[in-house]
Amino acid sequence: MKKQILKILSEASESFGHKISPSEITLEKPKNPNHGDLSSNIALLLAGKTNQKPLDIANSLKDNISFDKNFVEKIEVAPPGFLNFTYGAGYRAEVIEKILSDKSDYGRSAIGKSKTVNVEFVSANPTGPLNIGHGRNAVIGDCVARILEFNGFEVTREYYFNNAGRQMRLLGESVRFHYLSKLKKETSFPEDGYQGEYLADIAEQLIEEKGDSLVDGEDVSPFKEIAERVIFEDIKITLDNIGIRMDKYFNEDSLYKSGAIESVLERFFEKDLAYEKDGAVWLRLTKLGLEEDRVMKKSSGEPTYRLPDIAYHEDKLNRNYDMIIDILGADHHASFPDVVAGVEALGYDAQKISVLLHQFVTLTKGGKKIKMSTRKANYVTLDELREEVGQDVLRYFFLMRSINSHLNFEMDLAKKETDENPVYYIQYAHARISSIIRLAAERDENYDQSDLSLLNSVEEKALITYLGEFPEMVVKLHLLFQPHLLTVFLSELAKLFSRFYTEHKVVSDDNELTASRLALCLSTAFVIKNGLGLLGIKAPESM
RNA sequence: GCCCAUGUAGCUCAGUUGGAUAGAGCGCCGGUUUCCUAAACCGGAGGUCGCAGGUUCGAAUCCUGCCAUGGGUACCA
Repeated sequence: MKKQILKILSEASESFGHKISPSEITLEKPKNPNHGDLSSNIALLLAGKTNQKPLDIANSLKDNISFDKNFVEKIEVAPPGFLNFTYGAGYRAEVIEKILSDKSDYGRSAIGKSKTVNVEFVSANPTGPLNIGHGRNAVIGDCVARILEFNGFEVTREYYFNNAGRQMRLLGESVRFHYLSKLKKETSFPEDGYQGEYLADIAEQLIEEKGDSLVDGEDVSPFKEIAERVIFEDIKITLDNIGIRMDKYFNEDSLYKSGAIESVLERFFEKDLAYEKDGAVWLRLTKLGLEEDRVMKKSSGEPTYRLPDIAYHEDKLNRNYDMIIDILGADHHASFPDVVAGVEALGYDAQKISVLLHQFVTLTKGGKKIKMSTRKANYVTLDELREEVGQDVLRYFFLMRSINSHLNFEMDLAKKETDENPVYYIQYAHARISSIIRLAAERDENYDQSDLSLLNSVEEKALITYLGEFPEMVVKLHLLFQPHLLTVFLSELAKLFSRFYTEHKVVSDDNELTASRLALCLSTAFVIKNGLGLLGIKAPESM
């Protein structure tokens, strides 16, 4: 419908000597319902080019275009020169018919057909349980993946981790500390070691498995290995509990084993992009347009994150994805330009890589911030949070704000099991529809005859028009990667349905009207369910 | 110092990438139920869109400068 109007407007603009292409014209839903269903600024654009009054141009355009009255009921001109279109009953009937025939596929697009995407998210090293910051990352990543799948892309969900290096060694040493102190041996807590009770539990488990056989060993590996194993199992369970399954876990270590790291280093030397200084190996980023050179390999011989990150992204690029998406917290914002520059220098198209940065999360209770620190013991884990509010609320709350904004997770609101909680408000609308449909099924009436033009009240028109906007929303989501737009869309949809429900009785003695309203209810349920599905949230049949 | 994000109602936040009278939820005040789930609906009060300039028919939105907050600016990841 929108496309048709744009095309006709564009053609009509030619008579003013300036053809305006459909992509230049804005045709959007006006805020004020008195301004119709769609509003265009084309006359204002033409006025700028032709020196004619926008109102005159608008009037002239209005007289020169025509539409099927059943689809565009009326066209109005409003100062300073807007053209306002109002949908007809035929358009609305089409929306409902489309939803009822597409069902769970309503809104699906084929934009990504036969294209592949890799979405990398979470990627926390196995040094401890996932915290709420990882939670936001995880839920955003999964939601982006779902959005892409709904747009036809084939998606790989990938988790990148590092089980070598300083942090893991510290973790092992911290476990060893607990192990030794539980066995009453003399020991001291390592500097910068990891706190947290889970490490004591791991030490306990190690004693059960191996007794005191590790007391005299110099090697920290056994401690590291068990810690990694136990923590990783725990992480996978945590993710599973919030509806997230990874397709691939990529171990940084494999890049060393395959020689990929060495190969990257060699090529940088060949291109004169690497050099040695102070015993370390530097990447000549200044030659790549960045401000400072950075260390790739420390004087100790250990690489910094840059080298494996570049090798890792090269690996992903070599896997021939059409798109590569990294979901990262704001604290990583300084690191990815190095990686992108490095990969580009190796001859790859870095345009394929998009980095979605999200801001931090604060947890508030009774209006007060709960302070958190990963290394210290006083943090709330993702698991604990989920146990308290449930999977659906957790996911919704992590998604309800723009990824560019700090997220304030309000525990008090999240724990409310009433309609004040936006998640329940939306789910309730769905449950209520299910209930209506059950009632209709119980009555032994024949609801086959439906005349959708009977749905002509203010509430019904608004609801149907909104349902018709869902496919556009889905496409927009995959372009903007802003899941919160969908949470806003769904709560508005639930609101429109509730208004309709309050004003109109669905199941009545009038069989034809009942049939039409049931069709509307069913359509609404499909859109809510499909939308919630993209967020990874259930659409219950009763509450 | 420099880089990124943010600053909109008492609180938490939207604002469709420049449009018409700036919105929602919570909180506050008032109203609605013989009826399919009241876990609902309606109305009201509440605003210098951080500040100051600029761009144009038109700015919360774009540009410049300043202020504030968070993050980054490692031979940590």
